[in-house]
Amino acid sequence: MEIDEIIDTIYPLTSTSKDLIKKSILQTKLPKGHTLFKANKIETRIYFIKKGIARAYAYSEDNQITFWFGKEGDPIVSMQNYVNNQKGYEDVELLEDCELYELKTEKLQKLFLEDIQIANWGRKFSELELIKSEERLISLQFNTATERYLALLKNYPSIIQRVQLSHIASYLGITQVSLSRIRAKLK
Amino acid sequence: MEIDEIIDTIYPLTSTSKDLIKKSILQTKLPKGHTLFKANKIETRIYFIKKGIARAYAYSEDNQITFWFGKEGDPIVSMQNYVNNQKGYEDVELLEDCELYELKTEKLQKLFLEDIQIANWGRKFSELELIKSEERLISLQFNTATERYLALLKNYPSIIQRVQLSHIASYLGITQVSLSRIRAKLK
DNA sequence: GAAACTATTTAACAAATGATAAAAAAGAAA
DNA sequence: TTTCTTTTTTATCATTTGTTAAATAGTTTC
Repeated sequence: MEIDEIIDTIYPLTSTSKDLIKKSILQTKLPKGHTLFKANKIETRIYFIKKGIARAYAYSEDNQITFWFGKEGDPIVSMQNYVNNQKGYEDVELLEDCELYELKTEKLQKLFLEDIQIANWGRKFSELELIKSEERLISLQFNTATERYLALLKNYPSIIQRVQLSHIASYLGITQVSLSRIRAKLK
Repeated sequence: MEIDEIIDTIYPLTSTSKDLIKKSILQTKLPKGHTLFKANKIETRIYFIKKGIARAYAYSEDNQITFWFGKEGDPIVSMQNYVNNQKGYEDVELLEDCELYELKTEKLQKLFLEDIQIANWGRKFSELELIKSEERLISLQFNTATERYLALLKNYPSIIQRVQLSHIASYLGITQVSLSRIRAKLK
């Protein structure tokens, strides 16, 4: 997905303001398996996915638990870093070869203070992420594992081809064995 | 909690900008049991809690599931209404007699477009809510019901005096019977 | 204080999920 | 293809949680 579409989908900007953002954006290609963010590190960048797919995970005891997937058009942000300039608790790993748009947080923060349109773009960005987060929260709290699995398939059918089931299981809040049982029952 | 402190804790404003917000704010007192927001309705206001406590809940089949508590200093916002001008899925009910600061969403939206400081205040507001939402999500996905219960007690000890256990149970994602068992084991 | 109502706990059984190990299937590499 | 490695499924048993119903505790009302 092209950067113009990504920016405008969040909040449409005049070309002057959009150019101010775009001037700060670089493009990079990174291979499958690359770790984009490390837990307990200050991250100074955010990304948007042009092509590819990624996951964020953290450790609980010894095992990784995936709590976020990102695909074309999605932002990759460590929120603790972005909002509070604090170390995050998550690793972000690329699950395919990726093309990314890269943006220094510091530059964006500066633009927020200089350009009211960009400030409102940043506001909308967080509002939309907040809606997504609340939806996930409700789905975890209200629905059974089977319902969450079916909803994921419905919202994002191709995830099953692109991401291995162990990651999907932990994203759903269950073990891989349990997901396997759910899938067997649905047949 | 006073409105100046609530506003400044989110993002400190010059008095000029703060006054612009405060000019749009009314104070109301509403009794325990009052329903502030109704599901499937367009809500045109947001609130901040000066005094009291509230919960947001939605229905799953026939039973209410509480997914949010707010206390002194917290905002009361139906996010679907606030962000997308769409009907929300939640009722918000006051659990004590409350004193609230009331603000028309429309007026705030206007200020966002006119005052860059307020736009950044609104940005920060959503960022902070997003951090809270992500923390809850992680706690639901990573921790056991017992751990979530203990964490809630630690973060907010007095909740146990102010809110009945059936609401706390559904907030934790379990039944009241299950919470009762957890409490019995902890003794 | 007694009665009525609401909230919380306890009990018994069913269903779902976790943990561990082993088998089967799928994919990658030689 | 054949071998090796990784991923997914299946099986078994323990633990947790859900469901329903009844008992207890706590509040409110008269």
